[in-house]
Formats: sequence, C-alpha cells, structure tokens
Amino acid sequence: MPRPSRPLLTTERIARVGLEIIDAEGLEALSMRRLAERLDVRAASLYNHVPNKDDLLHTISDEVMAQVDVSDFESDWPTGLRTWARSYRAALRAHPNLVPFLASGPAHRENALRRADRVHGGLVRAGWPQRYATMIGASTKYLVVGSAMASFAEGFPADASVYDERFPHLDRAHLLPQHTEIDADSFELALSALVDGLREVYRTLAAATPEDEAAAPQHPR
Amino acid sequence: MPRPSRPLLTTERIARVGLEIIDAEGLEALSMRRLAERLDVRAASLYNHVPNKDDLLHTISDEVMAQVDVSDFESDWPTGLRTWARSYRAALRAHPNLVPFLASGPAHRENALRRADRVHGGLVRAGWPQRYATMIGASTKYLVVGSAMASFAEGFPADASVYDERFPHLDRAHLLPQHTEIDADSFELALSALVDGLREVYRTLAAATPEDEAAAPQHPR
DNA sequence: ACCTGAACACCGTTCAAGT
DNA sequence: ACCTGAACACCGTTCAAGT
Repeated sequence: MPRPSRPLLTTERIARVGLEIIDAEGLEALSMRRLAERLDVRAASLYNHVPNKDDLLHTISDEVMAQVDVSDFESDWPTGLRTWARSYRAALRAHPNLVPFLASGPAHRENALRRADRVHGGLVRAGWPQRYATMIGASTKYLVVGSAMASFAEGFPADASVYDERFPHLDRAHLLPQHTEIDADSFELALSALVDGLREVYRTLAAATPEDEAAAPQHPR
Repeated sequence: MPRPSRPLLTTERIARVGLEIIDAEGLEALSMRRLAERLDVRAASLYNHVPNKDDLLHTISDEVMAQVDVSDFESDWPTGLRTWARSYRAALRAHPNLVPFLASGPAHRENALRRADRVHGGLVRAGWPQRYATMIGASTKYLVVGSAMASFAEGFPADASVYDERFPHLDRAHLLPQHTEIDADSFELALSALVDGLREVYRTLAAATPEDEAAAPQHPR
C-alpha cells in the first residue's frame, strides 16, 4: 500500500478516538487492535505515532486534565481551593471510565507538575506553611479522586428486594442509583467541611506562633 | 491423572495465593494461568472452584474488607466514623495493589451491604437525618478511597533535577516519595476537618428545627 | 467430582518488508 | 516516513475427554 501524501494518523486523532472508545465502552474496551480498526488501519501502525498503550493513556489523561482550573488563588485560598477541587472533579466526572487510570497514574508529566506547583504556590502565598500546603493539596486530591472513583449512589443494587429485613437501615438504598446527585451533594458537603476545618487550623496556626515565619502562616488574611 | 482423595484446590487457597500474587507483583500480574501455575495445576482447573476472574477478585476483596471495623458507633458518632474511616484505610493500605479494584467494584456483596447498614444505622441512631447519614457515609468513603488510591507522596518524581526553576514551589517535592507519612498525616488532617465540619452542621441542624423529626437530629448529644 | 489438553477469540508489541 | 503481515508471548474461558 502506497504511503499517502498526508499521513493517515496523527497522535491527536489516535488520542481523540481512544477517548471516544473509553467514554462509550469503558477502559477495558480500549485495545490497540480495536482502536486501529476504528481508524481504518492495522494495530502496528499506531506504533509509528505512539510509543505504547500506557503512554497513549497518559496523553489522553493530559488532555482531560487540561480542564482543571488552578488559577483562582488570587483573591483568597479557600476560593482557589474550591475552584481547583470543583473543576478537577468535573474533569473526572466528564470521563468516568477513565478515572481508574487517572487516579492511579502518577502525575509525572509536565502539565501535572505545573498544576501542582500552582496549587502549592497559591497556598504558600496565602500564608500556609510548606508542610500544610502539601497536606492540603493531598487532602483535596483525596476527596476529588475518591468522589469520582467511588460513586456512592451507584454502589447499591437497584433491586429493592435485596435489602428486606436483613439491612433495616438500607430500606431506601435501592433508590440511590437513580439519585446520583447524592454524590455531588456529598462532595460539596465534604468540601465545605474540609475548608471550614482548615480555616480553623489556619486561625490556630496564626495565633499560636505569630512571629515564627517557618512554622506559621506568613500573610494571614 | 487420577482424581486425588482430597481436591488439590479450594476456593480459599485460590483466593489466598491470588492475593499473594497481587501483593507481590501487582494487580495486572494476576492471571488465571499464572495463578494456576503457582498452584501446580492448569488454568482450566480453577473454573471448578471459581466462576471467573472477576468473581475471584470480589472474593479476595471480601476477605480484605473484613478487616474494616464498623462496630464503634456505640459511644458517639464521631468516634464510630473515625474508627470506620481509619480501619477502612488501613485495610486498603495493607494491599495497595488491590485498591484500584476495591475502589471501582460496586459493593453488591452481602458483607459490604452489612457494613453500609451498620454505618448508616450508627449515624441515624446518633440523630442524623437519613439524607445526612447517606452523605456522611459517602464523604468518608471518598476520603478513604482517595487517600488509598492516589498516594500524593508517590506521585512526584524523586529526581530533584526535574523541578529546577520551572516549578519554583515544588523545590522540595523530590523528597516526597521518601516521606510517605505525609499521606497518613494528610488523611488525618482531612478526617479531623471533616468531622469538625460535620459537628458544626449537626449543631446547626439541631438548633434550626428542634421539633421536626424528619429533618433534624433526633437525639443530639 | 475434579483435573486436563486443546481450542477459540482475544491481547500488546516487534520487526522485516514494502512503498 | 509511514503502513503492513506475520510472528511472539501472552490473555480469559469453554468443553469434551479422562479418571
């Protein structure tokens, strides 16, 4: 077969169709062979544009994570944290089938490090000690990843007869799979509680060691 | 080959060796063929004791999750919640390679429903309205699953040169992979903040509608 | 009842051969 | 430079055949 004047494939097109398969049929449905078929090409051809399947998944993830907003730390840290957390969760929820990969894959890529740097910088500029900035970034990530990964509502069978007398407190649990807004509400509840709890910590730190630049917030607002 | 007087295999032994492989070599390293080899048997033999690989993973998960303590709601709900959250996280951290499956698999099994029922019952008995009990269970699960799934410390490259001038706020991030206690500390910080935040919600609910049994805590302590 | 070989329909990845 | 057929070393699962 002659080489076409313009290549049949590009990394972008491979990544785009790959994400389409994941969104439509699930993470396990993405195979190099199936992806090639969708692109009217043989599996081996993909390796001219992508080093391997794992790298392709990282490329797809990079695209999805580009929607995360880490830029809102200018006014105050609770606002920056909330904007980050909500846009992060929205990005994951937009592609739920990709979440297991997104959550487990370490964030070694340039863009991931840039986002981490922005969040950390935003918190430190707001007066948080380095160590707290790290822990707050981690805590927030846990909440986001957990809420995207472990849909609480979908975890329960929709068949009412499953529960009967054996699980008296779950007598309405069969309704949960229809009420997926319970996941969004739970996330907001947890995020509010986390931010409120952190505000308290912030006040305590500022009051305890007002002069010690290494251990306390430097510019409390 | 003659049928032995006692079967070579049992579901328990298959599950135990399966978990050993996962712990030692990772979730992707567990294949029915590799598992069979370890058990000195052919892959097809496993299907006399286990319906398929997915069911086997659920059996293994059930075993691991049996370590979760949902019994500590007798004195007060914050204690019950903390005991649940900590034992849940400990169970996941004991088998980190299994976490992606544990987190994604819906909790349809008998024991999982029993645990959910206990947590929900503990919260409702403490005076939380049904809807809040659900959201608190969900929020706590997010935190636990997120912290077990997305190790913050391990997410950063250990090579200091990666960061240099490009990520000024991450100048000490290369030290994180050695400091995995940052994940435990971050989890405790988030758990404290969550419980404190919820205490506040509890007080607000009790004060707002002291007579309304449907919408407010019934036995505030 | 339980183990087996062989088969089926898949995988990811490599590589010499084509144009 | 880029696509391909063929191959290698794997998968999960089924099933008739053995004892």
